[in-house]
Amino acid sequence: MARTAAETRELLADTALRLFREDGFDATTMRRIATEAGVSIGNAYHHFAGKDELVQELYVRVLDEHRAAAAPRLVDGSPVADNLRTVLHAGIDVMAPYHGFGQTFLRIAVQPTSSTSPFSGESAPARDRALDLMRVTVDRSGTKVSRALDARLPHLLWLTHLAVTLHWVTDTTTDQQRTRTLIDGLCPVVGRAIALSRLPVARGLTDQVLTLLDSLTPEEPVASEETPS
Amino acid sequence: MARTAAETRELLADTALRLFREDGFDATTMRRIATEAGVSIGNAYHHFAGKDELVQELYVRVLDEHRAAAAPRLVDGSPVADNLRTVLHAGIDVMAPYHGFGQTFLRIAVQPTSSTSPFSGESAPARDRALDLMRVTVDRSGTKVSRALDARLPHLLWLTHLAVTLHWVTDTTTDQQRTRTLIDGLCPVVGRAIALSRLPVARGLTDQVLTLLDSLTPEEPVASEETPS
DNA sequence: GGAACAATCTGAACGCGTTCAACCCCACTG
DNA sequence: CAGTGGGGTTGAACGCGTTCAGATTGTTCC
Repeated sequence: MARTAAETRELLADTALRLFREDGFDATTMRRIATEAGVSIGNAYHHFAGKDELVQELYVRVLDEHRAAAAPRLVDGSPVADNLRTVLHAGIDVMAPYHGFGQTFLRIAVQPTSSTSPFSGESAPARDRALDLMRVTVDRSGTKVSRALDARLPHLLWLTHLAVTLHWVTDTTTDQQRTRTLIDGLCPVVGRAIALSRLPVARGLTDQVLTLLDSLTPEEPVASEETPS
Repeated sequence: MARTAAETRELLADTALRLFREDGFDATTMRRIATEAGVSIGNAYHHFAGKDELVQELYVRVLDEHRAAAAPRLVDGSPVADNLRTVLHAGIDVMAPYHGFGQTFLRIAVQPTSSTSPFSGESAPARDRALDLMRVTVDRSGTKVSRALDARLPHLLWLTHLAVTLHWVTDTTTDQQRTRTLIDGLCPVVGRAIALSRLPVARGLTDQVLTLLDSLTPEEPVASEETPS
Protein backbone atom coordinates (compact mmCIF):
# COMPACT_ATOMS: atom_id res chain seq x y z
CA MET A 1 0.00 0.00 0.00
CA ALA A 2 2.82 2.33 -0.74
CA ARG A 3 1.78 5.84 -1.59
CA THR A 4 4.16 8.46 -2.80
CA ALA A 5 6.26 10.17 -0.17
CA ALA A 6 4.47 13.45 -0.74
CA GLU A 7 1.06 11.89 -0.21
CA THR A 8 1.97 10.24 3.06
CA ARG A 9 3.69 13.37 4.26
CA GLU A 10 0.67 15.50 3.56
CA LEU A 11 -1.64 12.93 5.13
CA LEU A 12 0.43 12.96 8.30
CA ALA A 13 0.64 16.74 8.41
CA ASP A 14 -3.12 17.15 7.95
CA THR A 15 -3.88 14.61 10.63
CA ALA A 16 -1.38 16.15 13.02
CA LEU A 17 -2.69 19.66 12.50
CA ARG A 18 -6.27 18.52 13.04
CA LEU A 19 -5.35 16.78 16.27
CA PHE A 20 -3.25 19.73 17.41
CA ARG A 21 -6.23 21.99 16.90
CA GLU A 22 -8.69 19.63 18.57
CA ASP A 23 -6.66 18.39 21.51
CA GLY A 24 -3.60 20.61 21.88
CA PHE A 25 0.06 19.79 21.86
CA ASP A 26 0.51 17.41 24.77
CA ALA A 27 -2.62 15.35 24.19
CA THR A 28 -1.62 14.79 20.58
CA THR A 29 0.85 11.94 20.68
CA MET A 30 2.92 10.69 17.80
CA ARG A 31 1.20 7.33 18.15
CA ARG A 32 -2.23 8.90 17.72
CA ILE A 33 -1.11 10.94 14.75
CA ALA A 34 0.25 7.80 13.11
CA THR A 35 -2.76 5.66 14.02
CA GLU A 36 -5.36 8.16 12.84
CA ALA A 37 -3.42 8.71 9.65
CA GLY A 38 -3.41 4.95 9.17
CA VAL A 39 0.36 4.51 9.13
CA SER A 40 2.86 3.06 11.54
CA ILE A 41 4.65 5.22 14.04
CA GLY A 42 7.97 4.42 12.46
CA ASN A 43 6.67 5.69 9.17
CA ALA A 44 5.66 8.99 10.74
CA TYR A 45 9.28 9.42 11.79
CA HIS A 46 10.41 8.54 8.29
CA HIS A 47 8.59 11.60 6.97
CA PHE A 48 9.07 14.01 9.87
CA ALA A 49 12.19 14.24 11.99
CA GLY A 50 10.12 14.59 15.13
CA LYS A 51 7.11 16.13 16.77
CA ASP A 52 8.66 19.58 16.59
CA GLU A 53 8.84 19.41 12.84
CA LEU A 54 5.10 18.88 12.72
CA VAL A 55 4.62 21.97 14.85
CA GLN A 56 6.89 23.82 12.45
CA GLU A 57 4.55 22.79 9.67
CA LEU A 58 1.67 24.19 11.70
CA TYR A 59 3.53 27.42 12.37
CA VAL A 60 4.30 28.01 8.73
CA ARG A 61 0.67 27.42 7.78
CA VAL A 62 -0.44 29.84 10.48
CA LEU A 63 1.90 32.45 9.02
CA ASP A 64 0.38 31.92 5.59
CA GLU A 65 -3.05 32.39 7.12
CA HIS A 66 -1.77 35.54 8.78
CA ARG A 67 -0.69 37.00 5.49
CA ALA A 68 -3.92 36.03 3.79
CA ALA A 69 -5.94 37.60 6.57
CA ALA A 70 -3.89 40.80 6.82
CA ALA A 71 -3.24 41.68 3.17
CA PRO A 72 -6.82 42.57 2.17
CA ARG A 73 -7.23 44.68 5.30
CA LEU A 74 -4.27 46.93 4.58
CA VAL A 75 -5.17 50.43 3.44
CA ASP A 76 -2.94 51.88 0.77
CA GLY A 77 -1.43 55.21 1.72
CA SER A 78 -2.41 54.96 5.39
CA PRO A 79 0.10 55.74 8.10
CA VAL A 80 2.34 52.76 8.67
CA ALA A 81 1.29 52.73 12.31
CA ASP A 82 -2.32 52.09 11.30
CA ASN A 83 -1.44 49.31 8.91
CA LEU A 84 0.89 47.77 11.48
CA ARG A 85 -1.99 47.75 13.93
CA THR A 86 -4.13 45.93 11.37
CA VAL A 87 -1.43 43.37 10.74
CA LEU A 88 -0.75 42.69 14.39
CA HIS A 89 -4.43 42.28 15.19
CA ALA A 90 -4.79 39.93 12.25
CA GLY A 91 -1.89 37.96 13.69
CA ILE A 92 -3.66 37.58 17.02
CA ASP A 93 -6.80 36.53 15.18
CA VAL A 94 -5.22 33.69 13.28
CA MET A 95 -3.05 32.56 16.17
CA ALA A 96 -5.89 32.52 18.66
CA PRO A 97 -6.75 28.82 18.25
CA TYR A 98 -3.13 27.97 18.90
CA HIS A 99 -2.49 29.99 22.01
CA GLY A 100 -1.55 26.81 23.82
CA PHE A 101 1.27 26.36 21.36
CA GLY A 102 2.93 29.61 22.29
CA GLN A 103 5.73 28.00 24.22
CA THR A 104 6.33 25.41 21.56
CA PHE A 105 6.33 28.04 18.82
CA LEU A 106 8.84 29.99 20.83
CA ARG A 107 11.04 27.01 21.39
CA ILE A 108 11.05 26.23 17.71
CA ALA A 109 11.68 29.85 16.77
CA VAL A 110 14.65 30.11 19.10
CA GLN A 111 16.27 26.75 18.43
CA PRO A 112 19.82 27.64 17.46
CA THR A 113 20.66 24.21 16.07
CA SER A 114 17.74 24.19 13.73
CA SER A 115 17.98 25.98 10.44
CA THR A 116 14.48 27.28 11.03
CA SER A 117 15.43 29.75 13.71
CA PRO A 118 14.15 33.24 12.93
CA PHE A 119 17.63 34.47 13.82
CA SER A 120 19.45 32.13 11.53
CA GLY A 121 20.70 33.56 8.31
CA GLU A 122 20.07 30.29 6.54
CA SER A 123 16.78 29.07 5.23
CA ALA A 124 14.14 30.19 7.66
CA PRO A 125 10.70 29.88 6.09
CA ALA A 126 8.95 31.26 9.14
CA ARG A 127 11.22 34.27 9.44
CA ASP A 128 11.07 35.01 5.73
CA ARG A 129 7.30 34.87 5.67
CA ALA A 130 6.95 37.21 8.61
CA LEU A 131 9.54 39.63 7.24
CA ASP A 132 7.86 39.67 3.88
CA LEU A 133 4.53 40.60 5.39
CA MET A 134 6.14 43.57 7.12
CA ARG A 135 7.78 44.61 3.85
CA VAL A 136 4.38 44.66 2.19
CA THR A 137 2.97 46.60 5.10
CA VAL A 138 5.63 49.28 4.76
CA ASP A 139 5.36 49.44 0.98
CA ARG A 140 1.62 49.97 0.99
CA SER A 141 1.71 52.61 3.68
CA GLY A 142 1.98 56.33 2.99
CA THR A 143 4.35 57.28 5.77
CA LYS A 144 7.49 58.89 4.48
CA VAL A 145 10.70 57.93 6.19
CA SER A 146 14.34 58.46 5.45
CA ARG A 147 15.88 56.17 2.88
CA ALA A 148 18.15 54.53 5.45
CA LEU A 149 15.31 53.79 7.83
CA ASP A 150 13.02 52.66 5.05
CA ALA A 151 15.30 49.76 4.22
CA ARG A 152 15.41 48.61 7.83
CA LEU A 153 11.83 49.39 8.78
CA PRO A 154 10.38 45.99 7.85
CA HIS A 155 13.01 44.45 10.04
CA LEU A 156 12.18 46.71 12.95
CA LEU A 157 8.48 46.01 12.55
CA TRP A 158 9.20 42.31 12.49
CA LEU A 159 11.03 42.70 15.79
CA THR A 160 7.98 44.53 17.06
CA HIS A 161 5.85 41.65 15.89
CA LEU A 162 8.16 39.26 17.71
CA ALA A 163 7.88 41.28 20.90
CA VAL A 164 4.09 41.30 20.66
CA THR A 165 4.11 37.56 20.06
CA LEU A 166 6.30 37.08 23.11
CA HIS A 167 3.77 39.00 25.14
CA TRP A 168 0.91 37.05 23.59
CA VAL A 169 2.47 33.79 24.64
CA THR A 170 2.48 34.87 28.26
CA ASP A 171 -0.92 36.57 28.10
CA THR A 172 -3.49 34.59 30.04
CA THR A 173 -6.27 37.18 29.92
CA THR A 174 -9.46 36.09 28.17
CA ASP A 175 -9.07 36.25 24.41
CA GLN A 176 -5.64 37.72 25.05
CA GLN A 177 -7.30 41.07 25.59
CA ARG A 178 -4.17 42.53 27.14
CA THR A 179 -2.16 41.84 24.01
CA ARG A 180 -4.85 43.67 22.01
CA THR A 181 -4.40 46.60 24.36
CA LEU A 182 -0.66 46.38 23.92
CA ILE A 183 -1.02 46.54 20.16
CA ASP A 184 -3.33 49.55 20.32
CA GLY A 185 -0.92 51.34 22.61
CA LEU A 186 2.24 50.27 20.88
CA CYS A 187 1.40 51.18 17.29
CA PRO A 188 0.96 54.91 17.91
CA VAL A 189 4.25 54.81 19.82
CA VAL A 190 5.94 53.24 16.84
CA GLY A 191 4.37 55.84 14.59
CA ARG A 192 5.57 58.67 16.80
CA ALA A 193 9.04 57.17 17.03
CA ILE A 194 9.26 56.96 13.26
CA ALA A 195 8.13 60.58 12.96
CA LEU A 196 10.60 61.68 15.62
CA SER A 197 13.43 59.85 13.93
CA ARG A 198 13.35 62.42 11.12
CA LEU A 199 14.07 65.34 13.42
CA PRO A 200 17.70 66.47 13.50
CA VAL A 201 17.85 66.10 17.26
CA ALA A 202 17.18 62.38 17.00
CA ARG A 203 19.18 61.80 13.86
CA GLY A 204 22.24 60.62 15.77
CA LEU A 205 20.22 58.10 17.72
CA THR A 206 18.48 56.89 14.58
CA ASP A 207 21.80 56.30 12.87
CA GLN A 208 23.09 54.49 15.91
CA VAL A 209 20.11 52.17 15.97
CA LEU A 210 20.41 51.42 12.29
CA THR A 211 24.12 50.78 12.54
CA LEU A 212 23.51 48.50 15.46
CA LEU A 213 20.89 46.66 13.47
CA ASP A 214 23.27 46.25 10.54
CA SER A 215 26.12 45.02 12.70
CA LEU A 216 23.95 42.16 13.81
CA THR A 217 22.69 41.37 10.37
CA PRO A 218 23.37 37.67 9.94
CA GLU A 219 21.84 37.14 13.30
CA GLU A 220 19.41 39.64 14.57
CA PRO A 221 18.97 41.36 17.84
CA VAL A 222 15.92 40.79 19.63
CA ALA A 223 12.45 41.93 20.13
CA SER A 224 13.18 44.51 22.69
CA GLU A 225 10.48 46.76 23.72
CA GLU A 226 10.30 50.02 21.96
CA THR A 227 13.27 52.24 22.43
CA PRO A 228 12.27 55.85 22.04
CA SER A 229 14.09 57.04 18.98
CA MET B 1 18.01 7.34 56.60
CA ALA B 2 15.71 10.27 56.90
CA ARG B 3 17.31 13.67 56.81
CA THR B 4 15.40 16.86 57.18
CA ALA B 5 13.48 17.95 54.13
CA ALA B 6 15.76 20.96 53.70
CA GLU B 7 18.87 18.79 53.72
CA THR B 8 17.59 16.37 51.12
CA ARG B 9 16.36 19.23 49.00
CA GLU B 10 19.71 20.93 49.08
CA LEU B 11 21.52 17.68 48.40
CA LEU B 12 19.39 17.08 45.34
CA ALA B 13 19.78 20.63 44.11
CA ASP B 14 23.57 20.56 44.51
CA THR B 15 23.84 17.23 42.72
CA ALA B 16 21.56 18.38 39.93
CA LEU B 17 23.43 21.63 39.41
CA ARG B 18 26.74 19.84 39.32
CA LEU B 19 25.49 17.38 36.74
CA PHE B 20 23.85 20.15 34.74
CA ARG B 21 27.17 21.96 34.65
CA GLU B 22 29.18 18.85 33.79
CA ASP B 23 26.91 17.15 31.30
CA GLY B 24 24.24 19.61 30.21
CA PHE B 25 20.48 19.43 30.39
CA ASP B 26 19.59 16.40 28.32
CA ALA B 27 22.35 14.13 29.56
CA THR B 28 21.38 14.81 33.14
CA THR B 29 18.46 12.51 33.84
CA MET B 30 16.30 12.52 36.91
CA ARG B 31 17.44 8.99 37.58
CA ARG B 32 21.08 10.01 37.63
CA ILE B 33 20.42 13.00 39.84
CA ALA B 34 18.60 10.75 42.31
CA THR B 35 21.20 7.98 42.15
CA GLU B 36 24.19 10.26 42.59
CA ALA B 37 22.46 12.05 45.44
CA GLY B 38 21.84 8.65 47.00
CA VAL B 39 18.06 8.89 47.08
CA SER B 40 15.28 7.21 45.16
CA ILE B 41 13.82 8.78 42.08
CA GLY B 42 10.44 9.03 43.76
CA ASN B 43 12.03 11.01 46.55
CA ALA B 44 13.50 13.47 44.10
CA TYR B 45 9.98 14.13 42.88
CA HIS B 46 8.85 14.52 46.48
CA HIS B 47 11.14 17.53 46.84
CA PHE B 48 10.96 18.99 43.33
CA ALA B 49 7.87 19.08 41.18
CA GLY B 50 9.89 18.12 38.13
CA LYS B 51 13.07 18.61 36.19
CA ASP B 52 12.09 22.14 35.28
CA GLU B 53 11.99 23.12 38.91
CA LEU B 54 15.60 22.07 39.27
CA VAL B 55 16.51 24.27 36.34
CA GLN B 56 14.63 27.08 38.04
CA GLU B 57 16.82 26.55 41.05
CA LEU B 58 19.84 26.81 38.77
CA TYR B 59 18.51 29.96 37.17
CA VAL B 60 17.91 31.67 40.49
CA ARG B 61 21.40 30.83 41.66
CA VAL B 62 22.83 32.20 38.42
CA LEU B 63 20.92 35.43 39.02
CA ASP B 64 22.38 35.65 42.50
CA GLU B 65 25.83 35.17 41.02
CA HIS B 66 25.01 37.86 38.49
CA ARG B 67 24.20 40.33 41.20
CA ALA B 68 27.26 39.40 43.21
CA ALA B 69 29.47 39.82 40.15
CA ALA B 70 27.90 43.08 38.98
CA ALA B 71 27.44 45.02 42.21
CA PRO B 72 31.12 45.65 43.02
CA ARG B 73 31.78 46.70 39.44
CA LEU B 74 29.17 49.45 39.44
CA VAL B 75 30.59 52.96 39.58
CA ASP B 76 28.61 55.40 41.69
CA GLY B 77 27.58 58.49 39.81
CA SER B 78 28.47 57.12 36.40
CA PRO B 79 26.07 57.47 33.50
CA VAL B 80 23.41 54.79 33.71
CA ALA B 81 24.40 53.59 30.25
CA ASP B 82 27.90 52.77 31.49
CA ASN B 83 26.67 50.91 34.52
CA LEU B 84 24.11 49.06 32.42
CA ARG B 85 26.93 47.95 30.17
CA THR B 86 28.81 46.64 33.17
CA VAL B 87 25.77 44.76 34.43
CA LEU B 88 24.97 43.20 31.09
CA HIS B 89 28.54 42.06 30.53
CA ALA B 90 28.60 40.59 34.03
CA GLY B 91 25.42 38.75 33.11
CA ILE B 92 27.05 37.18 30.08
CA ASP B 93 30.05 36.24 32.22
CA VAL B 94 28.09 34.30 34.79
CA MET B 95 25.73 32.73 32.28
CA ALA B 96 28.52 31.56 29.99
CA PRO B 97 28.80 28.04 31.45
CA TYR B 98 25.07 27.59 30.96
CA HIS B 99 24.71 28.69 27.37
CA GLY B 100 23.28 25.30 26.51
CA PHE B 101 20.44 25.98 28.92
CA GLY B 102 19.28 29.06 27.06
CA GLN B 103 16.25 27.40 25.59
CA THR B 104 15.30 25.81 28.86
CA PHE B 105 15.74 29.07 30.73
CA LEU B 106 13.54 30.72 28.17
CA ARG B 107 10.89 28.06 28.44
CA ILE B 108 10.81 28.41 32.18
CA ALA B 109 10.74 32.17 32.05
CA VAL B 110 7.82 32.18 29.64
CA GLN B 111 5.73 29.42 31.19
CA PRO B 112 2.33 31.03 31.68
CA THR B 113 1.00 28.32 33.98
CA SER B 114 3.91 28.70 36.30
CA SER B 115 4.04 31.57 38.71
CA THR B 116 7.58 32.20 37.60
CA SER B 117 6.76 33.93 34.36
CA PRO B 118 8.63 37.21 34.01
CA PHE B 119 5.32 38.83 33.12
CA SER B 120 3.34 37.30 35.90
CA GLY B 121 2.38 39.63 38.70
CA GLU B 122 2.58 36.86 41.24
CA SER B 123 5.62 35.62 43.03
CA ALA B 124 8.46 35.38 40.54
CA PRO B 125 11.80 35.02 42.28
CA ALA B 126 13.74 35.20 39.05
CA ARG B 127 11.95 38.30 37.85
CA ASP B 128 12.25 40.02 41.20
CA ARG B 129 15.95 39.37 41.44
CA ALA B 130 16.63 40.70 37.96
CA LEU B 131 14.44 43.76 38.50
CA ASP B 132 16.13 44.48 41.77
CA LEU B 133 19.54 44.46 40.18
CA MET B 134 18.36 47.02 37.65
CA ARG B 135 16.95 49.15 40.46
CA VAL B 136 20.34 49.17 42.13
CA THR B 137 21.95 50.01 38.82
CA VAL B 138 19.73 53.03 38.34
CA ASP B 139 20.06 54.19 41.93
CA ARG B 140 23.83 54.16 41.88
CA SER B 141 24.10 55.95 38.56
CA GLY B 142 24.36 59.67 38.23
CA THR B 143 22.11 60.17 35.24
CA LYS B 144 19.25 62.50 35.99
CA VAL B 145 15.90 61.58 34.53
CA SER B 146 12.39 62.78 35.03
CA ARG B 147 10.59 61.49 38.09
CA ALA B 148 8.09 59.55 36.02
CA LEU B 149 10.76 57.81 33.98
CA ASP B 150 12.92 57.18 37.01
CA ALA B 151 10.28 54.96 38.56
CA ARG B 152 9.95 52.91 35.38
CA LEU B 153 13.54 52.86 34.31
CA PRO B 154 14.50 49.66 36.15
CA HIS B 155 11.65 47.97 34.37
CA LEU B 156 12.80 49.26 31.00
CA LEU B 157 16.36 48.17 31.68
CA TRP B 158 15.10 44.77 32.74
CA LEU B 159 13.31 44.47 29.41
CA THR B 160 16.57 45.42 27.75
CA HIS B 161 18.28 42.71 29.75
CA LEU B 162 15.60 40.27 28.63
CA ALA B 163 16.16 41.25 25.02
CA VAL B 164 19.90 40.79 25.32
CA THR B 165 19.36 37.43 26.97
CA LEU B 166 17.07 36.38 24.15
CA HIS B 167 19.81 37.31 21.70
CA TRP B 168 22.39 35.47 23.80
CA VAL B 169 20.34 32.30 23.66
CA THR B 170 20.47 32.32 19.88
CA ASP B 171 24.05 33.50 19.66
CA THR B 172 26.28 30.71 18.41
CA THR B 173 29.42 32.79 17.89
CA THR B 174 32.43 31.78 19.98
CA ASP B 175 32.10 33.05 23.53
CA GLN B 176 28.93 34.77 22.40
CA GLN B 177 31.08 37.56 21.01
CA ARG B 178 28.19 38.96 19.01
CA THR B 179 26.12 39.49 22.13
CA ARG B 180 29.05 41.41 23.60
CA THR B 181 29.02 43.59 20.53
CA LEU B 182 25.28 44.03 20.87
CA ILE B 183 25.70 45.20 24.46
CA ASP B 184 28.42 47.68 23.55
CA GLY B 185 26.27 49.08 20.78
CA LEU B 186 23.00 48.99 22.63
CA CYS B 187 24.00 50.73 25.87
CA PRO B 188 24.95 54.07 24.26
CA VAL B 189 21.66 53.91 22.36
CA VAL B 190 19.79 53.46 25.61
CA GLY B 191 21.75 56.33 27.14
CA ARG B 192 20.93 58.60 24.23
CA ALA B 193 17.29 57.60 24.32
CA ILE B 194 17.09 58.45 28.00
CA ALA B 195 18.71 61.83 27.36
CA LEU B 196 16.38 62.49 24.46
CA SER B 197 13.34 61.61 26.52
CA ARG B 198 13.82 64.79 28.55
CA LEU B 199 13.47 67.05 25.54
CA PRO B 200 10.02 68.60 25.11
CA VAL B 201 9.75 67.26 21.58
CA ALA B 202 9.91 63.69 22.85
CA ARG B 203 7.90 64.24 26.00
CA GLY B 204 4.67 63.00 24.43
CA LEU B 205 6.33 59.81 23.24
CA THR B 206 7.96 59.26 26.62
CA ASP B 207 4.61 59.58 28.39
CA GLN B 208 3.05 57.21 25.91
CA VAL B 209 5.72 54.60 26.50
CA LEU B 210 5.40 54.89 30.26
CA THR B 211 1.63 54.67 30.16
CA LEU B 212 1.92 51.63 27.94
CA LEU B 213 4.35 50.07 30.36
CA ASP B 214 2.00 50.68 33.29
CA SER B 215 -0.92 49.13 31.48
CA LEU B 216 1.04 45.92 31.06
CA THR B 217 1.96 45.54 34.70
CA PRO B 218 -1.24 45.81 36.68
CA GLU B 219 0.54 44.71 39.81
CA GLU B 220 3.58 46.89 40.33
CA PRO B 221 6.06 45.88 42.98
CA VAL B 222 6.12 49.46 44.23
CA ALA B 223 7.13 49.19 47.85
CA SER B 224 9.26 46.09 47.54
CA GLU B 225 12.40 46.47 49.55
CA GLU B 226 15.22 44.00 49.52
CA THR B 227 14.06 40.76 51.03
CA PRO B 228 16.67 39.02 53.16
CA SER B 229 17.86 35.78 51.70
C1' DG C 1 6.00 1.31 76.20
C1' DG C 2 2.84 1.75 72.39
C1' DA C 3 -0.75 3.69 69.45
C1' DA C 4 -1.66 7.11 66.13
C1' DC C 5 -0.32 10.18 62.77
C1' DA C 6 2.35 12.82 59.45
C1' DA C 7 6.61 13.38 57.07
C1' DT C 8 9.86 11.13 54.34
C1' DC C 9 11.14 7.78 51.20
C1' DT C 10 10.82 3.70 47.81
C1' DG C 11 10.72 1.55 43.14
C1' DA C 12 7.69 -0.68 39.91
C1' DA C 13 4.84 0.96 36.38
C1' DC C 14 2.95 4.09 32.70
C1' DG C 15 2.91 6.50 28.48
C1' DC C 16 5.69 9.32 26.01
C1' DG C 17 9.14 10.64 21.94
C1' DT C 18 12.36 8.40 19.42
C1' DT C 19 15.36 4.65 17.11
C1' DC C 20 16.41 0.78 14.22
C1' DA C 21 16.87 -3.64 12.03
C1' DA C 22 14.18 -5.91 9.14
C1' DC C 23 10.32 -6.35 5.69
C1' DC C 24 7.48 -5.32 1.64
C1' DC C 25 6.87 -3.79 -2.95
C1' DC C 26 7.91 -2.69 -7.51
C1' DA C 27 10.58 -0.79 -11.40
C1' DC C 28 14.46 -2.00 -13.74
C1' DT C 29 18.26 -5.07 -15.48
C1' DG C 30 20.40 -9.32 -17.90
C1' DC D 1 12.04 -15.01 -15.49
C1' DA D 2 15.24 -14.64 -11.35
C1' DG D 3 17.95 -10.97 -9.42
C1' DT D 4 18.84 -6.51 -7.49
C1' DG D 5 18.37 -2.08 -5.56
C1' DG D 6 16.03 1.36 -3.11
C1' DG D 7 12.19 3.95 -1.36
C1' DG D 8 8.13 3.11 1.61
C1' DT D 9 6.77 0.85 5.75
C1' DT D 10 6.62 -1.84 10.12
C1' DG D 11 6.51 -2.40 15.30
C1' DA D 12 9.26 -4.00 19.07
C1' DA D 13 12.44 -1.86 22.00
C1' DC D 14 14.88 1.88 24.59
C1' DG D 15 15.39 5.40 27.94
C1' DC D 16 13.16 9.25 29.39
C1' DG D 17 10.05 12.24 32.80
C1' DT D 18 6.58 11.40 35.79
C1' DT D 19 3.12 9.00 39.00
C1' DC D 20 1.45 6.46 42.95
C1' DA D 21 0.36 2.93 46.29
C1' DG D 22 2.61 1.57 49.91
C1' DA D 23 6.79 1.00 53.18
C1' DT D 24 9.66 3.31 56.50
C1' DT D 25 10.92 6.66 59.79
C1' DG D 26 10.23 10.29 63.23
C1' DT D 27 7.14 12.71 66.50
C1' DT D 28 3.49 13.28 69.76
C1' DC D 29 0.40 12.03 73.27
C1' DC D 30 -1.50 8.73 76.72
